Formats: sequence, structure tokens, C-alpha cells
Amino acid sequence: MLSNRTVGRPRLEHRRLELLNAAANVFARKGFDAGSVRDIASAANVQPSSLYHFFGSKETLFEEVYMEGVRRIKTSVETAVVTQGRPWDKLEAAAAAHLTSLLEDDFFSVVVAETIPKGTSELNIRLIVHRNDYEKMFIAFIDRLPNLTNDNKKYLRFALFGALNATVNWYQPGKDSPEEIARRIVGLFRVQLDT
Amino acid sequence: MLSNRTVGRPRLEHRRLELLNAAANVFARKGFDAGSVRDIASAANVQPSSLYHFFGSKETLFEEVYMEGVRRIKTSVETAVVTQGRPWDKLEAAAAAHLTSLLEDDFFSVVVAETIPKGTSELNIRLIVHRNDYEKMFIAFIDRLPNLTNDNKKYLRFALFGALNATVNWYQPGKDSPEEIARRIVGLFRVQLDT
DNA sequence: GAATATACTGAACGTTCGTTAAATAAATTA
DNA sequence: TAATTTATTTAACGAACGTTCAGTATATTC
Repeated sequence: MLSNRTVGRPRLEHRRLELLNAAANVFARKGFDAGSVRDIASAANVQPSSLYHFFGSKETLFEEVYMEGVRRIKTSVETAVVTQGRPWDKLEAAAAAHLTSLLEDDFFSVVVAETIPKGTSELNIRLIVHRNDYEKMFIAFIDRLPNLTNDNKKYLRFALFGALNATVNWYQPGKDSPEEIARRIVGLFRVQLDT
Repeated sequence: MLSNRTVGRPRLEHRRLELLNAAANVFARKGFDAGSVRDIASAANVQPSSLYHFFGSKETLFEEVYMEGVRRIKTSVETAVVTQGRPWDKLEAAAAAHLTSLLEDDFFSVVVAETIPKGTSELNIRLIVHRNDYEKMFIAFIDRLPNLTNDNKKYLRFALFGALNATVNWYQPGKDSPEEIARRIVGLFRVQLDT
């Protein structure tokens, strides 16, 4: 039987990323439990068993998607904040980058935002480590804000994260942009008399 | 005939509520997809098939849990706000009641808070209706706050709901109480917007 | 060009899933 | 108490699940 896929077979890393993209897409839409291995394989035009050539299990596949999501959103935020000097501007830029990753077709970031790992399963414990790695960045930004008690900083962080990640539930493309949303949300908290 | 059935109903309702409790418990811990019918039956010390004597399907069972959750949290909030007069105090009392339902062993409310329905499946469309019914109350409270633009009201609502519902991810019993958390979170906005 | 390593398929495995149907126990009504 | 309705179990169904594995192409190496 002749195959139509004889030429130009992609390289390993490229192929991995293709499959990882399909997985991110499915997991972002359906979550870990409802997103099946067969869904992912079908989205990548591949047999379910093929995934196991690259990934050890559904869990490790999900973890890789999660890690890639953290990596992307982290990079995006790091890049955004360097152009800002004042602490509140830095925080707003970070929030804008966070939302842009989240709301504009980056399935990896959506998985990170929508999957809040809890419990003591081995997978979730590993996911929590990845997530904390990202949240540390925000903690640092908030810590530099002037005139706030430690308690206020803690609550600001929890409230801000909650508000930002909840945008996936009501964001509508074409209306307010991620940057505008970030500006409005951070503005709700922003103290007027800083610097 | 009709009177006969009416006599049998209280027992029926009582049993229904027991099974509904088991379902709420499981759905709150595992979510709709990962919480299986067998999990629920086992939590209620009953065979899986018994559930189908009272509920048509897993979906309608979930919907009933969701509706009961909305009913409870709504009642709790309605009761809390009547003791307050000033708009910001009303909002804070509503937030406190919301968090108390959410964080203190009411599995029904947890299901409501953690399940944000989206998509166009028939079930999710029905869930959205129930949820909107609840959120309308908060919209009314926020609408009465003085000196806010309509845009600010909209963003305040989204941000506040996001911040409140995210507490399930970090709340630790024994530390700050739901009332205290509500006071602090509403306070973050209040200090900015309350002139 | 033969040997080897890589990419992928096809078929099946054991489990779990939601759900149904028939049989039976318990409660209620007549 | 007999008849009937309600509650629950036992057993199984087909479908979907994650995963495995032997086999088959394709690409790379010698």
C-alpha cells in the first residue's frame, strides 16, 4: 500500500510540538478529564497509540502542556515589564501580558489559567510547583508597590489573580482588548498617591 | 389517588435530598467529568442504578445540585444584606455571605462557584440561566454604589466575582474567616472607589 | 545496499463509564 | 391480608477510556 506521507517527514522536536499543540487545544477546551487521548490524537490526525511514542502517559502529556504554558506566559510577562519603571506600571504591564497570553489563542496559557491544581496526587503536586514558579513573579511585582501593608499585598495578589484568570469566563474578542481589561482591573486596585 | 401520592412525597423528598447531598459532595470534590455515578452511589451507600429511580441522568442530577446550590447561596446573601443600609456595607455583607456559603462545608455552593458553565451544550445553557439568576443580585447591589461609571460597575462586578470565587483555591480553615476575607477583598475596591 | 533506528499504525487488552431492565424487597393502600 | 405502589438490587449492556504491543513503513547510518 502506498502512503501519501512519504516525503518531508518532520523532525522529532517539530513533531512533538505539533502533538503538544493538539493536546493544548483539547485540554484548553475540555479540561484534563473530559479531554481524551483519542480527542488529541484525532486533532493531530494521528492514531492514539502514536502519542505514546513521544509521551509516556496522558498525565505527563498534560504536564508538558502545563509547563510549556507556564514558560510562555512567563516569557511574555518578563518581556512586558522591562519597558516599565514605576511599580504600578510594572504590575499593569504584567497583567496586560498575562491577559494577552490568556485571551488570545494561546491554548497553553489557557490550560494554566483554568487548571488550578489542588489535592495531593503526584501530578497535581508537580503542577503546583510549576504554577508557583510563575506566581512568584507577580509576588515580586506586588511586593515593590509603595504604601501597602503585607496583608494588603497578600490580598491584592489573590484578588488580582482571581480577577485576571476569571476573564476567560466573560472575555469577548472584538470588545475590550486584553490591555484595556488589564488597565481597568488594575485601576480598580491602584492607589492614586504613589510615586 | 392524588392524595395517596401526596402522602408518599415527604419520604421521597427526604431520600432525594440524601442522594443530592452525596452528589454535591462528589461533584464539589471531583467536578462533573471526574465525579462518576458510581462515586456518588458509593457515597450514598446505594447501588448506581438506584440513582435513576430519582434522577433521569447524571446531567439532570448535576443540574439539580447546581440549582440547589444557587438557591442556598441566594438565600444566604438575601438574608445577610437586609441588616445593612449603606450600599458598600450591603455589598460587603453580600460578599461575606457568599464566601461563608462557599468556604464552609456547603458542597452545593462549591459546585456553583467552581463550575463556570460555557459552551453551547444544552446542559451548560441551562446552568448559565441558573447562574445569571444569582449574579443578578450582585449586579443590583453594585448598581446602587455611588459615584461609579457604568464601566467601572461592570469591571467591579467581574473583578469581585473573580476574586471571591478564587478563594476556594487558597482558603485555609482556621486562618482568616470568610467574613474577614470578604471585608479585606471588598476593602481593596472600596478604598479606591468609595468617595 | 544492508543494517539500524525512528515514526506510526492496527488491533486489541482490561477497566470504567452512564445507563437499562428484570427481579425483589419494603411500604402503603384497599 | 391481599393488592398495589414505591424503593432498591443484581446483572448486564454497549461505548469510551488509557494503554500495550507486535508489525510496518520511512529515514538515517555504515
